Amino acid sequence: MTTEAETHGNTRRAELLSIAAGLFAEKGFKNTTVRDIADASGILSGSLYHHFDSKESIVDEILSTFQEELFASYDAVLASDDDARTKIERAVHLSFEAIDKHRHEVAIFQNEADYLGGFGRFAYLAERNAQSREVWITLLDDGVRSGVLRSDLDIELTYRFIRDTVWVAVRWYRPGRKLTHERIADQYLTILLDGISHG
Amino acid sequence: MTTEAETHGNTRRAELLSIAAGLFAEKGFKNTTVRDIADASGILSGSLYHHFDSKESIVDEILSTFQEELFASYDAVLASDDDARTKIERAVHLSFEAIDKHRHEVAIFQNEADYLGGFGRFAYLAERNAQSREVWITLLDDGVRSGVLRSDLDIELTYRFIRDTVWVAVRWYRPGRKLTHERIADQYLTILLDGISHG
DNA sequence: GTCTATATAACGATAGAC
DNA sequence: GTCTATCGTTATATAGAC
Repeated sequence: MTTEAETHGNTRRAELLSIAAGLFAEKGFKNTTVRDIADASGILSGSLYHHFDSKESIVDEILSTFQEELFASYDAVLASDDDARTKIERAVHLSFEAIDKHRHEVAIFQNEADYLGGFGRFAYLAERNAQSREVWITLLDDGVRSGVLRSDLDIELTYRFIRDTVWVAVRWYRPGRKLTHERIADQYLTILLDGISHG
Repeated sequence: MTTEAETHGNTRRAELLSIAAGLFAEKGFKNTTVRDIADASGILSGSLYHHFDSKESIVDEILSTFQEELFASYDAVLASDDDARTKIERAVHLSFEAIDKHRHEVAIFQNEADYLGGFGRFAYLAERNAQSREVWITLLDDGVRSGVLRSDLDIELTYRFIRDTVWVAVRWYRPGRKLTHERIADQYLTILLDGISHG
């Protein structure tokens, strides 16, 4: 059961996290001060510490919450009985959908994971990275084995290209423009699967 | 004419710039303190200001020098009389070669251009970005017009995918390992031109 | 060209009143 | 839950001796 007070506290907390996420994504973790976050929230910097232990705790909560949701949806794709090609298409679409729905979180992970990973409390970021690699290697191996993908592929290199291209789109994608995330995913899959060459 | 004193001063200056570039690339511009740079150089932080005006001047010199060299080599490709496909292949190889020869500079540009671009003195970064876009759009347009590339391509989107995938490799590429930059470029061109799909 | 010493500002975080 | 007030630390940068 959830009391009204808890609900209200949670929405306020979520609001602060969302404001902080926008700033972290736009200016970077180190470039965003707790005063920046407080200003954007309409309160003073000291008041933030009623809600969070530290600046690190804020970005920690942003990233861990997002990662949990993201990998749950990857698991759903892996567990399905779709064929190899459909699974790859679903995984790609799922990633661009994450960029659309959670672009701040994706941007923070892309930009700050290396730096934050140096701190013990963010060790789960490296684990999630390894988990993501396993998902894609599985999908690509299945693709080659079932004859959907070319057998001369360097699987490891292909995985890196897919991972990089899919996530780096967060740098330029903005929701609400002409180019929807579904169309970007489709165009990307066309290039990835069939190439840009004629014939 | 260059005197010996100037030569010596320039090598020392180049040495400091190289040390700073490594730190900026590894830890980020904001996360690297002038004390970090001084420590790594075996001098004290105050002594750095004998060589450079400010921390910003250091990263400025790193980036502008690199950009000048990079775009000179792009121009050479554009000016050549190779066919469209060869030019695209040369441009891709050239980028992976830049990652190999100047990975710190590439990494700094990839990670910090957005943030630094906010300062007036780094306005040239946005100009170089536009220049890079023109190079690739020209190459892709020529490719479609000459029948080398598929005519149903979204040129703008294709350009972004190529740009992102080519440069983001700086995140994982390390020189001196089994995978050479030439082989990475070849594998990447195979995927880009022909796709990963079988048939 | 580097050192000693320090100015000056910004930062993350805390304590207690309201 | 926010404010006032401030502590302790760290950051960029400067001035002058050597």
